Amino acid sequence: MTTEPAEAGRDPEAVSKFVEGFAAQLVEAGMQRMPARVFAALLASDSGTLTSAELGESLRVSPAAVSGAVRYLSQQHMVSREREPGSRRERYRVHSNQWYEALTNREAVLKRWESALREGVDSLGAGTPAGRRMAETLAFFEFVDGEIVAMMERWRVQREERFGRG
Amino acid sequence: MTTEPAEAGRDPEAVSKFVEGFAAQLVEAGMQRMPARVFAALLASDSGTLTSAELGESLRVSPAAVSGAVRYLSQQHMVSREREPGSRRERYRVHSNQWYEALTNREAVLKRWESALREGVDSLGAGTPAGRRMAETLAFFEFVDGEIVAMMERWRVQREERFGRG
DNA sequence: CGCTTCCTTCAGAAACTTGTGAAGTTAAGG
DNA sequence: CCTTAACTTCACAAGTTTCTGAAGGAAGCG
Repeated sequence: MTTEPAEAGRDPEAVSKFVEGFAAQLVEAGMQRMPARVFAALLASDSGTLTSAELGESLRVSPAAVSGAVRYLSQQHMVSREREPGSRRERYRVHSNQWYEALTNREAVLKRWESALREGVDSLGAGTPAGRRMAETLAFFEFVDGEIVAMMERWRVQREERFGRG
Repeated sequence: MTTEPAEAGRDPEAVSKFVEGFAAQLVEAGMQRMPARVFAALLASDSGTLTSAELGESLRVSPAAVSGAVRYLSQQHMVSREREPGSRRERYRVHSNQWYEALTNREAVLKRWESALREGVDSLGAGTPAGRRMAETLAFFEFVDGEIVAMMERWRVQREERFGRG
């Protein structure tokens, strides 16, 4: 029995197929390639954690690439980093329920759109046709902001019923 | 009185400042630069329509660039194209209320994610930890699908109260 | 306290994107 | 039916992005 790489006993081909396929979807939705692949690999791991070395090996990329991808993902709160006690190894973890909450936390993006639209309404004039169009768009985004919060609360209830506290 | 370019009487600097600023936000959210600029220009126009030539002139880009950007935007249902009767000119229009509905029609994106996740659950096994994590994520997206539909219905009601039938 | 392992940073090569000019296509109008 | 205006397509040049190898830095372990 050798030192198994945690994810032993699974068909590496099937895993890789999923990883690349899901990553491709994320890329199409606007995510950079390497963060997408790293994230998909974590999502597909049984433990939900992988070390830098494991990621580099299974994705066939340099430690530098892993480092950059992980920095991005943790800024987006899609993964967290933890140091294994008594080791130089770092583990990266996807919290199954937290990652998609991060997805809906595009709030910062919405806020910036809103602020740009507010400036537009002001500088073009609230009474002009263009100003009114922007004001309506702005109102929509403000509406969405609130709805998302409520939606996530409903989801948390439903999730607990169906999946338990995770 | 010359042939005014429809958008006369506005401070072109203020308009341009908004256009570039809003476009920059769209770019940061993942949209390509030129579609973002074209779209912002339409949003900032009083009539909500501009011709290819007007777009090229105000954004200082070639007809080719306008053509490409508009193709993308109409694929995304963010603008519609209409031919001026008895003219070779094409007009591009942003329907103020339809464009952000298109935004929420990222449904196609969600559906592809769901399908990739379903494959993941199947190929890794619904009983494995990774499979369960994917199943939960999948359930979340399915939940979101439904919520978005309901949310847009609530918005339409509220919109009519506040802005009329547009 | 120095060795070693692992991660990070950085400069640069390679690959991909983006926008242009030029040629091509479509359709109005004589 | 020919001319001409307007949009589109295409090949390529310029500009970005992305990943790598190499050098640098932090932290366990003897």
